[in-house]
Amino acid sequence: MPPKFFKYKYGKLPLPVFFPDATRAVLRSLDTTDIENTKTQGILVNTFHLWQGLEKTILKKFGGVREFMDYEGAAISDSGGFQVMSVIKSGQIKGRITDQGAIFYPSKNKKLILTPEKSVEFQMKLNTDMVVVLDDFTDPKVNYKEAKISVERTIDWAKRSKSEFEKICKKRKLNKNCPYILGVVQGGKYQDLREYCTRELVKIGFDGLGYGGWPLNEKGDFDYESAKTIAENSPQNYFLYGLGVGKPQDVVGLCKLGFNIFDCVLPSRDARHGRLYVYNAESINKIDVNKPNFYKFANPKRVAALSDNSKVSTACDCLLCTRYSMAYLAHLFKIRDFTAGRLATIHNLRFYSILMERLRSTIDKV
RNA sequence: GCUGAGGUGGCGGAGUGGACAAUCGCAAGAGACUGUAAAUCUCUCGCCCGAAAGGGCUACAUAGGUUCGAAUCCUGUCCUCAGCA
Repeated sequence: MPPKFFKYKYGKLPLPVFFPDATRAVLRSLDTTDIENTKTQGILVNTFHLWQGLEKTILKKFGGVREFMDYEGAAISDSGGFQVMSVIKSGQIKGRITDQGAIFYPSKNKKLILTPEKSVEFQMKLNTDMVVVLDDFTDPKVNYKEAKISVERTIDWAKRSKSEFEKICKKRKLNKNCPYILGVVQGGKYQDLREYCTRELVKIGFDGLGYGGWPLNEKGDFDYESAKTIAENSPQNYFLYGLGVGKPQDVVGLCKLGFNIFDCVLPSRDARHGRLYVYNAESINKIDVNKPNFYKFANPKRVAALSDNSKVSTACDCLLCTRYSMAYLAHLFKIRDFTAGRLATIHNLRFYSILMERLRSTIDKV
């Protein structure tokens, strides 16, 4: 009954899937060939970052981000809902939220209004396989009353998104070729709000629901309670998407609750920051993701790494691990060559694609 | 040999009588990173005690001196660099 595949433009993918973030139509430090070689199944691109520059020019010529990137994997577009938090609520860019939508002031003379309708419309232009509705991020610090406001707004925006989505699908006569549409559940730590939000979104009707908001509690531990609430109140045939999730153990944890789509910046960002994910196993087929400490970190920025002539991991078949030594990577980091970020990112992405391979074959479902 | 400039923490380089254990950068170490405005950010970085506030000790080539007080002023010594012989 739960979905078995994620259908995309060029085929279908077995679940669960992990999509690293190519926010601006590039997975930082990699080109499309590199992405393919990591056996990554798909990518996530972002509406907020792309819609200003690409809408009128490139997308018209190419017909979609994937065509623009010459990428034939799966692709999900995010709505820009997370930027409502990461950019406005954190004060990095001036902006405000109204019932109409999110208003951004990136510079003095520039004003951007991102409405649920615009977000859907642009995502349809991006021509991705899954469209995510614009949501109003519930700030984790917020009280019940404020959380409720963001939930109501999220539901309202979801309705508007859905009807815009249907309108465009109809207009373009997409029929069965409509992309998936994902609702996003807000409500912070308030379980009754999470449940309410989930149920209301299900009434509207989506192909799946995303675990929205910030998935960590005050202590920094993963909030599985909210994830359970969402999973328990969703129809069986729904995709369950851990938005921005996460650390390998968090992906495993959510997977056990039935979540089957993930995306996260961690593998790529951590790679550039000199943190490599390494399985505690001699070879790929000995990896056991059910063990508590199934992986560790390796740090090519430490001085000791410069004299480490061994491979980063024997449980990995990426370009870095099959060809180069830790010492060489450490050297590339030391001289700040971009190749360091590239090799490290390739490695971490392969770590995640292996993680998904292992999850598909070995997970103990709860 | 003469003349000039200078010797500061792992390195580069500020400071030129008190607010100096000494700005800043690099190197080094630790931490963070979860729907990416992050190849970024934070902290530590003479030694010892302390959770911290703070305290103690040793330091600005070296040996003396002047001064209430010196990395800063004076003298000797050693060394480095530049120019001239």
